[in-house]
Amino acid sequence: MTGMQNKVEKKLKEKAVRPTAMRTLVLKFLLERGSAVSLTDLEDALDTADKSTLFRTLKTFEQNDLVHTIEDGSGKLKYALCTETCNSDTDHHHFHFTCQKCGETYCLPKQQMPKLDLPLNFSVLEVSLVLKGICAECN
Amino acid sequence: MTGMQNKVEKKLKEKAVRPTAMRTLVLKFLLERGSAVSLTDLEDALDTADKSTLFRTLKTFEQNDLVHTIEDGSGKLKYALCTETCNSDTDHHHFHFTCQKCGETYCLPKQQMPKLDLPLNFSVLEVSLVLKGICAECN
DNA sequence: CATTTATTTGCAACCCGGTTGCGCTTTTTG
DNA sequence: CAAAAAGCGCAACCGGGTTGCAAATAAATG
Repeated sequence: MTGMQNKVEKKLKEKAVRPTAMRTLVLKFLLERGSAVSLTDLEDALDTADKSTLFRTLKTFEQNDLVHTIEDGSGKLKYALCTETCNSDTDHHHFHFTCQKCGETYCLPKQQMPKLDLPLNFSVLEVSLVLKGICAECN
Repeated sequence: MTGMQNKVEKKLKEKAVRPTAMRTLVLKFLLERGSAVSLTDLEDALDTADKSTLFRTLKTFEQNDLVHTIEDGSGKLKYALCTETCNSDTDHHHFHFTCQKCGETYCLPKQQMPKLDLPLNFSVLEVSLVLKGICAECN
């Protein structure tokens, strides 16, 4: 019963997600990891759990705004924790960074969406911005 | 031997792609369509052609800067013609718009990339921006 | 408590977009 | 014209994602 455990279970209850053993495990992994994870990442890390269970766990987290999804061009959908500095759950602006060397994907801190030229009568509801380059670790 | 045919074959030769019947067909379709197409779109439209052939045709086009790829979140990779107003082939800024109603994906005209806050020691080599909303047609 | 009911999990199978090996056909080259 | 190269179609495969179903676990009810 570590502090980590408590933090994890508190976070789950906060979002009205029943804290099963599986979910605690997955959320703990997400917290420790700090970057976005794919379903495959989870499968590899938590090899006791079944793929479908992990899949449904992530879906549950997503529905309850614990995580949001990112398409970073890797071909795998990634999931990242929603934090205070990430505005993905509130408005619909998604800013992410993918390192082309290590493959890690990070949420970028909340920031103003720059204005863009758009054809007439196009209306924007959502913005997804992925920066690709080299992260601090790999630089 | 229409004007269209000539235009298509000229475009192919311009990029040093041998103008086979198949490639002419595909390029013609891309030109007429005006928006980005997926492999499945092509399969449906040109049902005489085999999937693998279409796939390899698109790859060839991509390698020779006739088209560029877009991940618009539809789960299918899309291909769009490189034009003068699209800067995807020259620099590495990709601006696209996906209509959430009709599913069409369009290249947005070349424009200045806005400055963004980035963590220390992160360097950006490529930018991919996808706006999602409703297009003029659907509005 | 004991039992009914709902939720969660694991397994297997499936779907679909993308990709490859290979043999046949067509085109290019010498 | 023959040899070599390029293009094409078919079938099969791969991997990420998804679903149906039955067993296990947890919650609710009498």
